[in-house]
Amino acid sequence: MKLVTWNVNSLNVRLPRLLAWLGEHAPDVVCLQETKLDDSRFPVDALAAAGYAAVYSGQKTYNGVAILAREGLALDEPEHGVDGFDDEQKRVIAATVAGIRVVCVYVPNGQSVDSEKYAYKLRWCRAVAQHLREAIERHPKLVMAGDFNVAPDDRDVHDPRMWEGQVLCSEPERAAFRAFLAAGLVDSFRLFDQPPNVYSWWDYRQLAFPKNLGLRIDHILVSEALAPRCTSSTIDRNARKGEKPSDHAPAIVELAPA
DNA sequence: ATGGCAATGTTTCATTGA
Repeated sequence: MKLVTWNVNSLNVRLPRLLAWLGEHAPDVVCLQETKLDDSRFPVDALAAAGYAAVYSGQKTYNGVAILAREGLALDEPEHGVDGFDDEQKRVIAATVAGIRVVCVYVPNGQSVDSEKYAYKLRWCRAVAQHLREAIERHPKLVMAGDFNVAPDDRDVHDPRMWEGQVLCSEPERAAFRAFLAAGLVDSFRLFDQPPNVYSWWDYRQLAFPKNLGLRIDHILVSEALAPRCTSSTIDRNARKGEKPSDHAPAIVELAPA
Protein backbone atom coordinates (compact mmCIF):
# COMPACT_ATOMS: atom_id res chain seq x y z
CA MET A 1 0.00 0.00 0.00
CA LYS A 2 1.28 3.42 -0.96
CA LEU A 3 0.27 6.29 1.34
CA VAL A 4 1.04 9.94 0.66
CA THR A 5 0.75 13.30 2.38
CA TRP A 6 0.82 16.58 0.47
CA ASN A 7 0.14 20.17 1.45
CA VAL A 8 -1.26 21.40 -1.87
CA ASN A 9 -1.64 25.10 -0.91
CA SER A 10 -5.09 25.47 -2.53
CA LEU A 11 -6.72 22.39 -4.02
CA ASN A 12 -8.50 24.66 -6.47
CA VAL A 13 -5.24 25.90 -7.99
CA ARG A 14 -3.42 22.57 -7.62
CA LEU A 15 -6.10 20.18 -8.90
CA PRO A 16 -4.55 19.67 -12.36
CA ARG A 17 -1.18 18.94 -10.77
CA LEU A 18 -2.72 16.61 -8.21
CA LEU A 19 -4.59 14.67 -10.88
CA ALA A 20 -1.43 14.32 -12.97
CA TRP A 21 0.51 13.15 -9.91
CA LEU A 22 -2.17 10.59 -8.99
CA GLY A 23 -2.04 9.26 -12.55
CA GLU A 24 1.71 8.91 -12.42
CA HIS A 25 2.11 7.42 -8.92
CA ALA A 26 -1.20 5.62 -8.32
CA PRO A 27 -1.13 5.98 -4.53
CA ASP A 28 -3.72 4.09 -2.48
CA VAL A 29 -4.28 6.77 0.17
CA VAL A 30 -3.58 10.50 -0.01
CA CYS A 31 -3.73 12.98 2.86
CA LEU A 32 -4.15 16.59 1.72
CA GLN A 33 -3.70 19.83 3.63
CA GLU A 34 -4.49 23.46 2.87
CA THR A 35 -7.31 22.64 0.50
CA LYS A 36 -8.72 26.14 1.23
CA LEU A 37 -12.18 25.11 0.01
CA ASP A 38 -15.62 24.97 1.56
CA ASP A 39 -16.96 21.41 1.54
CA SER A 40 -19.58 22.46 -1.01
CA ARG A 41 -16.77 23.26 -3.47
CA PHE A 42 -14.67 20.11 -2.95
CA PRO A 43 -13.90 18.57 -6.38
CA VAL A 44 -15.68 15.28 -5.71
CA ASP A 45 -16.45 14.58 -9.37
CA ALA A 46 -12.99 15.27 -10.79
CA LEU A 47 -11.42 12.99 -8.17
CA ALA A 48 -14.02 10.27 -8.72
CA ALA A 49 -13.27 10.41 -12.45
CA ALA A 50 -9.61 9.86 -11.54
CA GLY A 51 -10.61 6.87 -9.43
CA TYR A 52 -10.54 8.36 -5.92
CA ALA A 53 -13.16 8.72 -3.21
CA ALA A 54 -12.67 11.39 -0.54
CA VAL A 55 -13.60 12.54 2.93
CA TYR A 56 -12.93 16.20 3.62
CA SER A 57 -13.30 19.00 6.11
CA GLY A 58 -12.62 22.43 4.72
CA GLN A 59 -13.21 26.16 4.89
CA LYS A 60 -12.58 28.97 2.46
CA THR A 61 -9.21 30.77 2.33
CA TYR A 62 -7.41 28.90 5.11
CA ASN A 63 -6.70 25.36 6.30
CA GLY A 64 -8.81 22.42 5.08
CA VAL A 65 -7.88 18.72 5.10
CA ALA A 66 -8.95 15.66 3.13
CA ILE A 67 -8.21 11.96 2.71
CA LEU A 68 -8.46 10.28 -0.70
CA ALA A 69 -8.69 6.53 -1.23
CA ARG A 70 -8.27 4.64 -4.49
CA GLU A 71 -11.45 3.02 -5.77
CA GLY A 72 -12.16 -0.27 -4.08
CA LEU A 73 -10.83 1.02 -0.74
CA ALA A 74 -13.52 2.22 1.66
CA LEU A 75 -13.06 5.26 3.94
CA ASP A 76 -14.71 3.98 7.10
CA GLU A 77 -15.59 5.77 10.35
CA PRO A 78 -14.67 9.27 9.15
CA GLU A 79 -14.37 11.91 11.85
CA HIS A 80 -13.02 15.44 11.82
CA GLY A 81 -11.63 17.67 14.52
CA VAL A 82 -10.48 16.56 17.96
CA ASP A 83 -12.87 15.58 20.75
CA GLY A 84 -12.86 18.09 23.57
CA PHE A 85 -10.86 20.73 21.67
CA ASP A 86 -13.12 23.40 20.24
CA ASP A 87 -11.56 24.72 17.05
CA GLU A 88 -13.04 26.70 14.18
CA GLN A 89 -10.04 25.80 12.04
CA LYS A 90 -10.34 22.67 9.89
CA ARG A 91 -7.08 20.87 10.60
CA VAL A 92 -7.84 17.22 11.37
CA ILE A 93 -9.64 14.45 9.53
CA ALA A 94 -9.42 10.69 10.08
CA ALA A 95 -10.78 7.55 8.46
CA THR A 96 -10.04 3.83 8.46
CA VAL A 97 -8.72 2.41 5.17
CA ALA A 98 -7.80 -1.25 4.66
CA GLY A 99 -7.66 -1.79 8.43
CA ILE A 100 -5.40 1.21 9.06
CA ARG A 101 -6.56 4.30 10.95
CA VAL A 102 -5.34 7.28 8.91
CA VAL A 103 -5.15 10.61 10.74
CA CYS A 104 -4.49 13.59 8.45
CA VAL A 105 -3.28 16.73 10.23
CA TYR A 106 -2.45 20.32 9.37
CA VAL A 107 -0.56 21.59 12.41
CA PRO A 108 -0.79 25.38 12.91
CA ASN A 109 2.09 27.38 11.51
CA GLY A 110 2.67 29.47 14.63
CA GLN A 111 3.85 32.60 12.74
CA SER A 112 6.57 33.55 15.26
CA VAL A 113 7.52 32.33 18.70
CA ASP A 114 6.24 35.46 20.46
CA SER A 115 2.80 35.44 18.79
CA GLU A 116 -0.60 34.30 20.01
CA LYS A 117 -0.61 31.89 17.04
CA TYR A 118 2.44 30.15 18.46
CA ALA A 119 0.67 29.66 21.80
CA TYR A 120 -2.32 28.26 19.88
CA LYS A 121 0.01 25.90 18.01
CA LEU A 122 1.37 24.46 21.26
CA ARG A 123 -2.14 24.17 22.79
CA TRP A 124 -3.35 22.47 19.62
CA CYS A 125 -0.46 19.98 19.69
CA ARG A 126 -1.15 19.10 23.32
CA ALA A 127 -4.81 18.39 22.54
CA VAL A 128 -3.92 16.26 19.50
CA ALA A 129 -1.29 14.27 21.42
CA GLN A 130 -3.90 13.50 24.07
CA HIS A 131 -6.38 12.38 21.41
CA LEU A 132 -3.69 10.31 19.73
CA ARG A 133 -3.04 8.13 22.78
CA GLU A 134 -6.72 7.12 22.83
CA ALA A 135 -6.83 6.63 19.06
CA ILE A 136 -3.83 4.28 19.09
CA GLU A 137 -5.43 2.27 21.87
CA ARG A 138 -8.54 1.83 19.74
CA HIS A 139 -6.61 1.38 16.48
CA PRO A 140 -3.13 -0.09 17.03
CA LYS A 141 -2.48 0.12 13.29
CA LEU A 142 -2.44 3.87 12.83
CA VAL A 143 -0.77 6.41 10.55
CA MET A 144 -0.57 10.11 11.38
CA ALA A 145 0.40 12.06 8.27
CA GLY A 146 0.44 15.69 7.35
CA ASP A 147 2.06 19.08 7.50
CA PHE A 148 3.44 19.22 11.05
CA ASN A 149 5.06 22.64 10.66
CA VAL A 150 7.96 21.34 12.74
CA ALA A 151 11.45 20.36 11.58
CA PRO A 152 12.15 17.63 14.17
CA ASP A 153 15.93 18.09 14.34
CA ASP A 154 18.83 19.89 12.74
CA ARG A 155 19.17 17.31 9.97
CA ASP A 156 15.80 18.57 8.75
CA VAL A 157 16.98 22.17 8.36
CA HIS A 158 19.19 23.59 5.59
CA ASP A 159 20.79 26.12 7.93
CA PRO A 160 20.26 25.09 11.57
CA ARG A 161 22.14 28.09 12.93
CA MET A 162 19.97 30.57 11.04
CA TRP A 163 16.80 28.75 12.10
CA GLU A 164 17.79 28.11 15.71
CA GLY A 165 14.95 29.10 18.04
CA GLN A 166 12.77 30.29 15.14
CA VAL A 167 9.24 29.12 14.56
CA LEU A 168 9.17 25.59 13.01
CA CYS A 169 12.46 24.77 14.76
CA SER A 170 12.08 26.00 18.33
CA GLU A 171 12.59 23.61 21.20
CA PRO A 172 8.95 23.70 22.47
CA GLU A 173 7.75 22.76 18.97
CA ARG A 174 10.27 19.94 18.75
CA ALA A 175 9.14 18.75 22.18
CA ALA A 176 5.53 18.79 20.91
CA PHE A 177 6.64 16.65 17.97
CA ARG A 178 8.39 14.20 20.33
CA ALA A 179 5.16 14.01 22.35
CA PHE A 180 3.43 12.63 19.22
CA LEU A 181 6.14 9.97 19.01
CA ALA A 182 5.82 9.24 22.73
CA ALA A 183 2.16 8.39 22.14
CA GLY A 184 3.41 5.35 20.20
CA LEU A 185 4.53 6.51 16.76
CA VAL A 186 7.78 6.52 14.81
CA ASP A 187 8.91 8.89 12.06
CA SER A 188 8.85 6.58 9.02
CA PHE A 189 11.49 8.70 7.27
CA ARG A 190 14.04 7.88 9.96
CA LEU A 191 13.42 4.13 9.75
CA PHE A 192 15.71 4.18 6.72
CA ASP A 193 19.13 5.47 5.74
CA GLN A 194 18.50 8.75 3.97
CA PRO A 195 20.67 11.01 1.87
CA PRO A 196 21.50 14.39 3.48
CA ASN A 197 19.53 17.57 2.78
CA VAL A 198 16.15 16.03 2.04
CA TYR A 199 13.37 18.55 2.62
CA SER A 200 9.62 18.80 2.02
CA TRP A 201 9.11 22.58 1.93
CA TRP A 202 10.96 25.44 0.24
CA ASP A 203 10.07 29.13 0.36
CA TYR A 204 8.72 30.47 -2.93
CA ARG A 205 11.14 33.40 -2.61
CA GLN A 206 14.86 33.85 -3.10
CA LEU A 207 15.33 30.81 -5.36
CA ALA A 208 15.05 28.65 -2.26
CA PHE A 209 14.04 25.54 -4.20
CA PRO A 210 16.82 25.51 -6.82
CA LYS A 211 19.30 26.20 -4.01
CA ASN A 212 17.64 23.47 -1.90
CA LEU A 213 17.19 25.82 1.05
CA GLY A 214 14.39 23.85 2.64
CA LEU A 215 12.94 22.27 5.75
CA ARG A 216 11.50 18.82 6.35
CA ILE A 217 8.18 19.63 8.02
CA ASP A 218 5.81 17.16 6.30
CA HIS A 219 5.85 13.78 7.98
CA ILE A 220 4.32 10.32 7.97
CA LEU A 221 4.35 8.81 11.44
CA VAL A 222 3.45 5.14 11.83
CA SER A 223 2.39 3.29 14.96
CA GLU A 224 4.79 0.78 16.46
CA ALA A 225 2.49 -2.05 15.32
CA LEU A 226 2.70 -0.81 11.73
CA ALA A 227 6.40 0.13 11.58
CA PRO A 228 7.59 -3.40 10.69
CA ARG A 229 5.43 -3.24 7.54
CA CYS A 230 7.01 -0.01 6.32
CA THR A 231 9.38 -0.73 3.41
CA SER A 232 10.23 2.81 2.25
CA SER A 233 9.72 6.48 3.13
CA THR A 234 10.66 9.17 0.63
CA ILE A 235 9.86 12.70 -0.52
CA ASP A 236 9.06 13.41 -4.17
CA ARG A 237 11.14 16.51 -4.82
CA ASN A 238 10.11 16.42 -8.50
CA ALA A 239 6.60 17.52 -7.56
CA ARG A 240 8.02 20.91 -6.46
CA LYS A 241 9.37 21.60 -9.98
CA GLY A 242 7.78 23.40 -12.92
CA GLU A 243 4.95 25.89 -13.27
CA LYS A 244 2.67 26.70 -10.34
CA PRO A 245 3.96 24.19 -7.81
CA SER A 246 2.83 23.95 -4.22
CA ASP A 247 5.61 25.11 -1.89
CA HIS A 248 5.47 21.60 -0.35
CA ALA A 249 6.45 18.27 -1.91
CA PRO A 250 4.61 15.02 -1.17
CA ALA A 251 5.97 12.48 1.34
CA ILE A 252 5.36 8.82 0.47
CA VAL A 253 5.45 5.57 2.43
CA GLU A 254 5.07 2.01 1.22
CA LEU A 255 3.53 -0.55 3.56
CA ALA A 256 3.84 -4.28 2.94
CA PRO A 257 0.63 -6.33 3.08
CA ALA A 258 -0.34 -7.53 6.58
C1' DA B 1 15.91 47.22 8.78
C1' DT B 2 13.24 44.98 5.04
C1' DG B 3 11.44 42.47 1.09
C1' DG B 4 11.41 38.68 -1.36
C1' DC B 5 6.53 34.71 -3.60
C1' DA B 6 1.89 32.83 -3.81
C1' DA B 7 -3.16 32.42 -2.78
C1' DT B 8 -7.27 34.52 -1.18
C1' DG B 9 -10.96 37.81 -0.40
C1' DT B 10 -11.64 42.05 2.30
C1' DT B 11 -9.19 42.81 -4.47
C1' DT B 12 -5.78 46.91 -7.13
C1' DC B 13 -4.13 46.21 -1.02
C1' DA B 14 -4.01 43.36 3.50
C1' DT B 15 -3.38 39.05 5.49
C1' DT B 16 -1.35 34.66 5.99
C1' DG B 17 1.76 31.21 5.17
C1' DA B 18 6.59 28.95 6.73
